[in-house]
Amino acid sequence: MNYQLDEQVGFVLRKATQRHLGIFADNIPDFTPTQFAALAKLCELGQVSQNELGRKTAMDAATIKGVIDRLRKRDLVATTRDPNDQRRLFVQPTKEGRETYLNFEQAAHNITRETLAPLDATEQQIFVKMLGKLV
Amino acid sequence: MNYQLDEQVGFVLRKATQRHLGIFADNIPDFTPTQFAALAKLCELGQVSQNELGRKTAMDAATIKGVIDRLRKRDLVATTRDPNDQRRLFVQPTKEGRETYLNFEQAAHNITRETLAPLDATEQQIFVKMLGKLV
DNA sequence: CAAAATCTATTTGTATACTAACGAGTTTTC
DNA sequence: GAAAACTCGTTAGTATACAAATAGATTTTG
Repeated sequence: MNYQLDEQVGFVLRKATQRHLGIFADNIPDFTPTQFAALAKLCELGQVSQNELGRKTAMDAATIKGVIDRLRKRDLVATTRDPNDQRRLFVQPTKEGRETYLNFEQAAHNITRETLAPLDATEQQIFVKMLGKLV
Repeated sequence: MNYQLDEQVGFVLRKATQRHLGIFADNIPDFTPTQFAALAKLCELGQVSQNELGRKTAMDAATIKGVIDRLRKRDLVATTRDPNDQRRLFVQPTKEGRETYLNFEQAAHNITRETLAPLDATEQQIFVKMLGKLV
């Protein structure tokens, strides 16, 4: 059998994520990765319902709710009811939200670069491609 | 600039982890990955202090404490004071803990296999090797 | 059209994870 | 040998994540 924890994908995946989270926090201390993902996606889309934003950022309904709550508390996003569907809550970035996002866009690129830095250019391409298959 | 969330390593990494967590839950519903990691490492080492176990399983002191608390509540691990160092808390697997671990060892292997299934044998080797570099 | 099914957001509960601060015990250093 | 530095475990606080349950609103179906 010989189960070696340190060789299991899940374990290494978790450690790689931890390292990435550290790099993220160093480059963008103002946001968590999920918060930044939500804001970035929102700036890209302009206006979406809360749940749909969750789907596009890989967060379930309960998670995206908390994230939007925190971003709204900082006036980076605003919410309005969909007049055509009383269930839906539209979310939009505020002017401040858009500005803040743009201020960190370069830093976000650096995070990706730094995370992949241990691999050379060719390896990076292969790795990201393979990782994409595991989703 | 053109920041595409879906192309950032961190985001894909998170989605890959989510998929893996789902596979884990399907195969071993009795444990979370961290709980199983702690139990597995403990069965491998026999006896270690709580904090050292945390280091070997990539959990900080606060996290490993909660994990050990939950495993102890289920009588899968036991703790004793180190007589030579009053600060240290030794942790050992109980008989039941060892048995439970062995019962799931095969399932744990299956989790790794299933997680990597989208890649062929050669790709799997390369991927795990590259992932290891990102830690 | 009415019942069933679906979708929306919310709430509650559990489990990571990290930071920061703490008290108590142990080593190191001068 | 006393002060400084470090280590150990704990606690409190914040932020993901997911499951399950709920309440309303909307769509689909028979």
